[in-house]
Amino acid sequence: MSEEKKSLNFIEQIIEEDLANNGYKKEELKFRFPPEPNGYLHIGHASSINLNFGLGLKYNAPVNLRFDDTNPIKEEQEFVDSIKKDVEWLGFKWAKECYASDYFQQLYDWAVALIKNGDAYVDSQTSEEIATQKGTPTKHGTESPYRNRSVEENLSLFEAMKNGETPEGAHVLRAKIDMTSSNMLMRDPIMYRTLHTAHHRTNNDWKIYPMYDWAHGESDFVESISHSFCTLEFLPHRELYNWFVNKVSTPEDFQPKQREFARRNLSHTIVSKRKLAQLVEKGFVESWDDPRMPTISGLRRRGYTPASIRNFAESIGVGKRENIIDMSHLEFCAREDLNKTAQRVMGVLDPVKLVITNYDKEEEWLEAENNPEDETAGTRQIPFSKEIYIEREDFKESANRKFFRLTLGKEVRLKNAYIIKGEDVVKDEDGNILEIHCTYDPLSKSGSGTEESKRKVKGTLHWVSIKHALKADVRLYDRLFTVEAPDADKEKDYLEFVNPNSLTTITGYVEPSLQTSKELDSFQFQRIGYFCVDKTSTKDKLVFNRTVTLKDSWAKKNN
RNA sequence: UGGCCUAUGGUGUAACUGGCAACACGUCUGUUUUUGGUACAGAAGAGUCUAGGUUCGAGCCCUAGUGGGCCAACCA
Repeated sequence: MSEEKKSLNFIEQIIEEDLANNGYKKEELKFRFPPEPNGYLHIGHASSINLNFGLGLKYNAPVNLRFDDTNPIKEEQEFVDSIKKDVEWLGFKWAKECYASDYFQQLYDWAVALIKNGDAYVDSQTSEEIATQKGTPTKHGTESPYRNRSVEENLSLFEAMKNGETPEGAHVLRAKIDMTSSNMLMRDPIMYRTLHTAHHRTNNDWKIYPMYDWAHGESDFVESISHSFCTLEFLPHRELYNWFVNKVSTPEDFQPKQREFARRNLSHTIVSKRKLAQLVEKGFVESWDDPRMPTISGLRRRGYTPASIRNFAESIGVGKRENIIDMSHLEFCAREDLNKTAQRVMGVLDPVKLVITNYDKEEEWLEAENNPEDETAGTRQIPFSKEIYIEREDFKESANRKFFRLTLGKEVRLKNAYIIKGEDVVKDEDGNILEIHCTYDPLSKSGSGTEESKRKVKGTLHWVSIKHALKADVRLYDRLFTVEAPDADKEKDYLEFVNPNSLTTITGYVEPSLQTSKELDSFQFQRIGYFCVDKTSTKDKLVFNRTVTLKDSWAKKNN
């Protein structure tokens, strides 16, 4: 085995550099994945999860799962639960389950210290006044008239805020930094606001809640996180992050370090919690775990496997530039994994009846391979009889030799069964095909080893015995949006690009072995695609979701 | 009227300063095949946003320009 030299991404390079030249010890490495519990995780988060937990695996370092729960208005326990489920399902283990709310008291104590040092003050203006004074990116801000209140006054006001003695919106605690900074976040950012709202974990203990910037870096500091990775839009926050950490630590303390990477965008969909929530609320999809959603739960229900999502995240890497990853790459990852693991079965989605006129037996059971890619997968028995369904598009009365399927007068193989020959076709008065009549070669049985069975025929069709077949609801999914970047249009709202045909439900016929299939089982319907058993599926009413079609170079060439 | 980030085939990432810019997806050929799948073999496709500069030598460094992105929530 030659040692494959894999190049490092820029995040790994930062860590290697810290290890080699900045005095970091390997044992000091520690990461975290910090979701806000205000929605479901999506494919973009999968990248971040893979990055942080992947780093943990690579450096054998702990990774905390930390909920950034500083805004009680938006956050709920339901989301905490779904996030934990999704991270676990993806196959990762966190070292500690943490909450920013665990540090509310510590944060409060530090805030009091900042006030005492003259680094923070209570502002009693309206949010509009504060916003106006903040200036714009191109214009300096101006100082608040409350900026130089005495320490005593600040302390008593802050105490009153904490005790809920002041109304919401009356006061905020601000850091005293620099209203002329070119970085707007440094223009006396708000550290606390008054909110008389119950929190999903601290209930009514607190009447004031810390803002993101004040809570995040300090949480990293408390947990001794070495590297705090976030997306690029937080880059300007870095200066504030460092300012706050410096205020509560000494130079000897181990300081967490924030670095930023570009969030990943997927073509033909959106990765924004707010917009995904709208799709649910406005009924464009049924739920957060609708198989069309790019949420982890949606992808799971669609049939994506943890490995396929991890491979996807790993293969697209991390970078710092704007990007739109093509959906075909995600689909490739699904096929790649499912090809090795999904059991092959036969199902007919658009049936046409085929009668084998010279077949006299009542029925017979044939052996079928479960997965040619996996020798340990074994075989199963499938029923065959005189009347079967085949795919409507697999028959043409006559066609050129490019058509490898059934035509009149030509032979074709029925997968795992016999070679048949098209003889006749029965139509209604409108010319629609009602039945196809064929004859079969009794000596051509698959696997029998006879000369006849080894005969070369131009095509192989999948089929299902009519009297044994199970009816099933099959949901065919297409891209959720008709354009590559639905939220990139400055004129049009992304909702205008929702694909009206993203879901088609049909009734298909599948082989009886599927009777015992369970939720989340994945199958390859041979020659069609990968399908996953939906959570609504029952023994009496099977429901399958199409994960992705098989690659089809013939169909592609023909359209 | 500012600050910061960014710019490599269609897409996403690589490239120790110096052999004709690599890998994956996608596209196209062909071989095998009881899945027009898989596997295998191969091809096309960028000369690294532009202009200068440093250097014997630059995709990598510097400067300017241009394009894209981010920053004015008591959101994260």
